[in-house]
Amino acid sequence: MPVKDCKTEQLIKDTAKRIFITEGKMSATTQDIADAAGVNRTLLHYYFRSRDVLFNMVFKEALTKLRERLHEVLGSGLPFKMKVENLVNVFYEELIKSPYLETFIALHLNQHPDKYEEMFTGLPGGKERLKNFLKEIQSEMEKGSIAEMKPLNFFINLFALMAYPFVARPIYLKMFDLTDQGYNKILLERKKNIISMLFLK
Amino acid sequence: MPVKDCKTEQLIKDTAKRIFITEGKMSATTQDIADAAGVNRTLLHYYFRSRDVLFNMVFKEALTKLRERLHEVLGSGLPFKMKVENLVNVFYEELIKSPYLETFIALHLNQHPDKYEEMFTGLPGGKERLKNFLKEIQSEMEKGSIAEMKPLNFFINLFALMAYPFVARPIYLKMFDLTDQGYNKILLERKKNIISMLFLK
DNA sequence: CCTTTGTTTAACAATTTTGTCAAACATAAC
DNA sequence: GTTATGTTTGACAAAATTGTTAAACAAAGG
Repeated sequence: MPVKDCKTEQLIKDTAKRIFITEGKMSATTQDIADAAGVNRTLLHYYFRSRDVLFNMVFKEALTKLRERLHEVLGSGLPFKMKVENLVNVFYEELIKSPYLETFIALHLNQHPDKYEEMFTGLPGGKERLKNFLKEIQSEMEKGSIAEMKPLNFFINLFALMAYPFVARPIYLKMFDLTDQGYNKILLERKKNIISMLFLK
Repeated sequence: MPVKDCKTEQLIKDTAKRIFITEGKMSATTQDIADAAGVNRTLLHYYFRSRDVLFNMVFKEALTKLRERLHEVLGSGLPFKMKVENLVNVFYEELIKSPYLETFIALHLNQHPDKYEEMFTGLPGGKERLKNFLKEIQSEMEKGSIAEMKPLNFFINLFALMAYPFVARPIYLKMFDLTDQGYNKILLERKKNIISMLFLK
């Protein structure tokens, strides 16, 4: 008897991931995905039963991975500034692979408000690490290394500065006649920029 | 003979606008829109011929309005900091009505790279005002009122800090157990925060 | 070679979404 | 009231998308 061969299954999943969250084509059809993977569309149903199942699997896996990586950084016990620098590095690594993941999440949470409960409560201690990070932010303000504001605003600023440029790429390419390479260079330069925006030095 | 009565036409367009770019439901069907507007679906075709025409009309109108308002602020001749403050006010006003407009634009530019040429070259003098704004940013850096960086990065930071929190709202609601009202309050507080992030004072 | 198990395919069915049409309807002008 | 013009409706057709099935195929084990 032949051994299970999950090459094709994995190929389909990877392709779906690429189309949905790397290229941002969230309404790609099963045919689009099958074509991109170079397989018969029926295989998609054979391995995943329905488009919906595949879609949610891709969504869930990407979100879970991102959350785990951020969770780890938050719990790393490093000094605050290094922790933030790590956060930027890790988030950047994920954003390069999945620039549309956050948009994806936001739009879906918006349209299925209650559907994705477990994904946010999934990691034990997740909320605690978040709260703890907000406390660290608070105490850094008291130390004077970052500007005074609501800790949540510091948090939002951090993620805004990281995530937005990845999503808005097509706009800036058009607006300033940039090339993809030129924009990538700017994105990388921004890493330092983000830190210096957030810290008073 | 009866006079043309564009009430229904306008109702459909307004409803589509709300669903597409206020609520972010970009793949709403003609039936969804007709239901939300409380009219027969056929009317949508009667007035707009196809879903695609309606979709593009909504998209184009919202983008045109936003661009015109920003264009006006950029050309206002105000001192730099006041200009940026006005930009924040104007952009906020538009974002409150159309929080998903930028996502909408980014995703569509991404998927139809060449389709929306005129929309970006539309306003005469648009590119000039942009370039001029970048020069103003440059000269502010030399004056020392803002931190040193590539002017484009200052520009991206400004829009990141403004736009991202509107799109990411559903994420933060879940993540920090906030209410809509609570989040709105934070968004408003951010206006000042954004300015103080950008300026060295 | 035959069987078993898993893979792949094409043909088909079901569903969803979009688009069309002709007839009913409303109202203002005559 | 009749006519003309624009509006609204339901029934229908067309297209796109998803899902199912049975049969062909491939490879490993007996």
